[in-house]
Order: sequence, then structure tokens, then C-alpha cells
Amino acid sequence: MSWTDERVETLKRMWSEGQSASQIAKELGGVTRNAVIGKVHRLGLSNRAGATPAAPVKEKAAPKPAAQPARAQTAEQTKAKTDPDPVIPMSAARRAIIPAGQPLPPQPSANEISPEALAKVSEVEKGSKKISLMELTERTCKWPVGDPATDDFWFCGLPVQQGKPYCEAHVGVAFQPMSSRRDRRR
DNA sequence: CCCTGATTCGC
DNA sequence: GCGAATCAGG
Repeated sequence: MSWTDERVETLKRMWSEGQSASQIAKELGGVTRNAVIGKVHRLGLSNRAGATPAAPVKEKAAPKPAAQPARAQTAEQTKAKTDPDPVIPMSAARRAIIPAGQPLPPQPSANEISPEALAKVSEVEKGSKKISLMELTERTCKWPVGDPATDDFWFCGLPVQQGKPYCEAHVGVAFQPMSSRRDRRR
């Protein structure tokens, strides 16, 4: 695959939308996320609205001779001047999914889920991975356990069921078939 | 371990 | 110009 105008256009659009390199690569097909990132840099549309401010210098022991001639730092120093689209950094978007307020995530009451499912859940929660918010990905169970306002809070983190946000056990209590909540009307 | 972008450098 | 390999990090 090569970078046709159309593909580059898609790249630009998705990148500006805050899509990750891997997502873009998946969309385009025929390229890896590395290819996407490489292209992004070559196009010079790297920093998405000055994302990471704190990234001054990362000096190492310089294990490599660095035979590269000095680079021309022609970067766009101007940024907050006439920037029409204040793109929110992905890092910020990822953060604060949980408002940290009072409203706790819906914890189904025991009396409306099947005993088997319940047993399964408690079983899973005992050996859950207890991952943090940062650890959440598209394929980790996002079932919250505990109170977000305290330290006693974590996410299940087990492998999710294809297409679902939760692991098998939690999908069981999260998605109730209409049949089971039927005649429970008060 | 999953993922993110950044950089290098042979092609 | 391209992108795999590698790096640095959440």
C-alpha cells in the first residue's frame, strides 16, 4: 500500500480527531501503526495541539554516536495564537471517565439477578485483576468494584467478552434478558 | 500484558 | 519517503 492522496486525507482527518495511530492503521489497512506514526511525522503534523507540555529533555548516556547533522528546528513556535480547533489531548480525554462524584456505577441489587450469575461474580471478584483506570483497554473488563471515592476501588480487568465491555461473569449481571426482569414489577 | 506516540536508520 | 525496530511511558 502507498500513501495516496485519499489515504493521507483519511490519516489527517483521523489524527486530528484524536484517533490513535493503531486505530488509523486499522482503518486504512495495509499499514502498521508505525507506518502511520512515521507518516504523521513526515507530514509535520506531530503535536496534536501541543499535547504534552512537559517533555523538555531526555538525556541518556548517548550510547549511539549520533552521526546525524543538526536538525533544523523549524517547528511551529506559534500555537495559542490563531488555533481554530482546541483539540483536547487524548490523555485528558482518557482521564476523568469517572467523575469521582457521588453517583456510583449501577450495582445491580442481588434480588434481580440469577443466583448462578451472582456466585460467578463474587467468585471472579475474589480473583479479579484489580486494575486501575489507566490499565483499562478495549479488551479488559470495565466492571467497577468498590467506591470510587475511596482507595478500595478497582476495575475487574479480566478479558472481556467479544464486543462487550465486561468479562463473561459481569456481562451476566450487566445485561439482563427481559424475561428475567419480567413479573418482578412491584 | 495491553496500549500510546517518538525516534532512529537501513532501505 | 517509507516503516520496522526500538525506545519511553501509562
